[in-house]
Amino acid sequence: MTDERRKFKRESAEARKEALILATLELVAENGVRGATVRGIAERADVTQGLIRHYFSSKEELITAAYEHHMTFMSDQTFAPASGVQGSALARLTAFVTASLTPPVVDPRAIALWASFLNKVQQDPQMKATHERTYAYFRDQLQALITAALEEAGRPAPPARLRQLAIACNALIDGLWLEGGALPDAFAPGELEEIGRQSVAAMTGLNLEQGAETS
Amino acid sequence: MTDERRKFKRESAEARKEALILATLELVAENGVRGATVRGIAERADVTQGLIRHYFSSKEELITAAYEHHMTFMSDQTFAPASGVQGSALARLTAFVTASLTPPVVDPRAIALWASFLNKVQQDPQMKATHERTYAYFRDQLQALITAALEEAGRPAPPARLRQLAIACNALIDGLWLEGGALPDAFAPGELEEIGRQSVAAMTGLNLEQGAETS
DNA sequence: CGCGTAATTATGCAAGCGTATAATTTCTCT
DNA sequence: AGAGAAATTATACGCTTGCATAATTACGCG
Repeated sequence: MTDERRKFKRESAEARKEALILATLELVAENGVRGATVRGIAERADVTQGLIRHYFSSKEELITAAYEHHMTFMSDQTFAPASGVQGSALARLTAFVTASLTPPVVDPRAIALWASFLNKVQQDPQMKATHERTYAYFRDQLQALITAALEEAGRPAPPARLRQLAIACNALIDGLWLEGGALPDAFAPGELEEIGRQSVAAMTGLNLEQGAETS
Repeated sequence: MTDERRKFKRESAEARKEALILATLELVAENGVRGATVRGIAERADVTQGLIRHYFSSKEELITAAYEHHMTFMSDQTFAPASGVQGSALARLTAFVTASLTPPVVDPRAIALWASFLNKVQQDPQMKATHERTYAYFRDQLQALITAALEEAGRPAPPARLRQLAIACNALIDGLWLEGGALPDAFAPGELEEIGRQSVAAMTGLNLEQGAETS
């Protein structure tokens, strides 16, 4: 009954990679990119560190894969609800704002990941490209929704004005997202979304109402 | 002409501490807290690493001091312009919004520092206290300015409404601050402040105009 | 059922980390 | 000018890190 060699079970490459990526995201959120050590990740994923090198040629590659995974998840969670709405452009805009300010998009862990990755995103070209693509997509979608909703209301606006509105609404959503994630207990349930809808309404002159969902 | 012992000049404790803190902030902004190594900081401050231990009992203490220094700087830069305005509450609110969206408050390095420190801020009680104090002060000042400006305009609002307005305006400023710092070339000079003033105006119903400064 | 292959573990290495402490230099004071 | 004290440098230690490679185990396939 002394120290025996560790038992293990074989898993598919996809399952192992995903487990390693999820463990990586946990540790990056907790301790930053440099604090997420290969040994720590292996322990969290319940394997030994050597296995990481078997699936990822370096820690750098694992970090990049984890970032990509996270950004895809965030993007999906943000856009899925609005794309399910069949009604007016206004309803789609409302759903978009609401989804951006509701869990799991609003989440302390998402904020921590955003902050932890920022340095690396600005230095690594591949991560920078992923970031800018996701960000531009978000803002373009928002601007398109605002444009459509204004036209729908019979109040079209010139491109310069639409650009400013999109920047402002984007900033508002980002700021509320940040506050909600950083201080989860500072807001009552639904308060964040309500403030978001009211503020976007005030800035655009549109009337965003809740619960305009259609399946 | 071989390796001689390094020449040096004595400096005052305050000067050395400040130099070490500034070097620390540089490296933290570039590489994160864990990436800011004692050796790297010493090199950046043009001293040897042993000197750091002479002024700070640990790296932890140096990091904390650097964070405190940075937060004080940011707070000063944000509040100084508005406190110099003698005119109406509306003018002070305008100056406050403008200062929050102008360099050196809006700065890529400030964003990087904010992100780099976030993890440690959430774990270290002392840094957490510093952060929450600064943040609460910012939001309280903003809410007070909005309240005063609304009363001044003969349009007082109930506390719940004032709270929502402060949260929304705070989020907008945070978001614009983030975008301006993360994408410095995406905005024309003065554009960020203009969007900020217009959006706060739309949300509050007040008319924020530029250039209402009084010395 | 046993054999081969690939998944997984185990071990080791060189570099960098924060910290501790001894050796030396600079400056002030008389 | 010279001595004492403090600032600064130099060196070393133990630990952790990412990465490499050898040793073993699990499992599909004949």
